[in-house]
Amino acid sequence: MEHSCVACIYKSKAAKSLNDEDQDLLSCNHLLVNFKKGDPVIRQGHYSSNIMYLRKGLAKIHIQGPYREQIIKIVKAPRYLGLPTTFGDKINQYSVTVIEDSEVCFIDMGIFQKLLASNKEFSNEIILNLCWYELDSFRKCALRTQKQTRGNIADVLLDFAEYFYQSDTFRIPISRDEFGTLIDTSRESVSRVLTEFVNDKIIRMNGKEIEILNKKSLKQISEKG
Amino acid sequence: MEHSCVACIYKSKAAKSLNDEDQDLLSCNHLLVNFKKGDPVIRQGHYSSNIMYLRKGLAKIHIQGPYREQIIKIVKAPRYLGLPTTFGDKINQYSVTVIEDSEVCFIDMGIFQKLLASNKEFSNEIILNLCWYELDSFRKCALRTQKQTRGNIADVLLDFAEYFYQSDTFRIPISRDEFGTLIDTSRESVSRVLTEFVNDKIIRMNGKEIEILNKKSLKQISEKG
DNA sequence: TTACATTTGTGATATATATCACATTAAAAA
DNA sequence: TTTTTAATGTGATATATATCACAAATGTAA
Repeated sequence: MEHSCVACIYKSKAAKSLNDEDQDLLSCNHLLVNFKKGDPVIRQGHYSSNIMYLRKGLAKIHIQGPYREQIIKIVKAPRYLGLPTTFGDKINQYSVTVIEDSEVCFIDMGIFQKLLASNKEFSNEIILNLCWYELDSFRKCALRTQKQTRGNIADVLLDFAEYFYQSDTFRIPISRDEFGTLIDTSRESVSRVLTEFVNDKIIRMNGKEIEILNKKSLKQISEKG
Repeated sequence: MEHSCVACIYKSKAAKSLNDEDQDLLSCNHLLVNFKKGDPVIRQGHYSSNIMYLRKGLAKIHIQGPYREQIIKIVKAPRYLGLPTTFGDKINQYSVTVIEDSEVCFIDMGIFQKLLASNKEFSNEIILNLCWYELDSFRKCALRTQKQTRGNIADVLLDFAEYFYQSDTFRIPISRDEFGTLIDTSRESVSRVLTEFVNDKIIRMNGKEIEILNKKSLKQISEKG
């Protein structure tokens, strides 16, 4: 399914910096694909020669650890996927799986590099993105390991409410088990803390449906523990 | 102290891709500074308008967490420092401190961006570096949290021996306390595990001096725990 | 050298949370 | 629908490791 980049409403900031001619080049060399919740976009260990652009939806970045699969982070559109992998090594070093119905553009790697080489603003924007990603990794790494489970769970809930869904009512797009691997804890502990939050009237919960009732408390828990 | 980049033996792969003219431009716009062990190169919260290039030595990247200062990782020359910070935000988002006498080139940010804009190979090399850094973060994040203390300590020792010093005899450049913040454990636990390794004849130890006696065991511990 | 501060080692104890076990519920398949 | 499979909740127990306390050693300044 070919698609005009010039007219795309989900265009990345990097793509906006391209002139119409280069955007047409991009249009002719990319493929827009619809993914259903649970579909893998990038598979660790597989070969890849594309840059992916998550233009709509939500995805998890996960990696095979020594014992279990671990979710590194959850990311939302708009965002490029697979930059580290495709540049450094054609073999994917991690997996990306969509956790909500999503739309992904597959961009030919050769074209992408051509655009990088011929367009300062584009390449500058991509570098900027990579820098943000690394900073984000640093912070996540430091925060997660210093907080205990309650604090980390509060963090994730706040992330969903304020960043991913921008609403105090939302449906958690991952299972308790995945929730656990995201914050390095067991699914049982996630359950226990969530019911604890319900008892403390901090959230209302019905399965995966969450409503945040007391954001102030949640923020306190996020900061203090 | 100005310095010729053309003749520099510590030149980065990115800098090597520049023609002599651009390398001279770099020569005229950078400052080579000697740092003593313990000296800060980048300070979290401070303003910065330079890209740093660690051309010789060893440094720790650390960040202020909610409770304590945490070492994200230890890096060795040759390596650029401060890319994420200086591009994304002029305020440093993390600290870098030299843990051995080191040499650092301070490169003017404007010049650096000019080189990025005018030189495909240079910018490609920098992008490649950023990609590696992020992959490294992903892996560290997954490995550290899934292993327990013995495994993480084995990992760090192996890192020193095989990557940083390339010798089975070396002097740990950080205190037990720092060692703890690097692998998210307490200084006491580091002490305990290290003496355990001595008792098991896996290492010989005299204060910060380490000799690895049984690398095979160490690798087993690294993998299994 | 002595005096003082910092780092390190090690035992005892407390505690957060992993793990196990099983019941319950929800989702998917037949 | 019924049957099967997967996800979730919750109590009991085990355990790795944090924390506390203090001694010993090492480094640093006077």
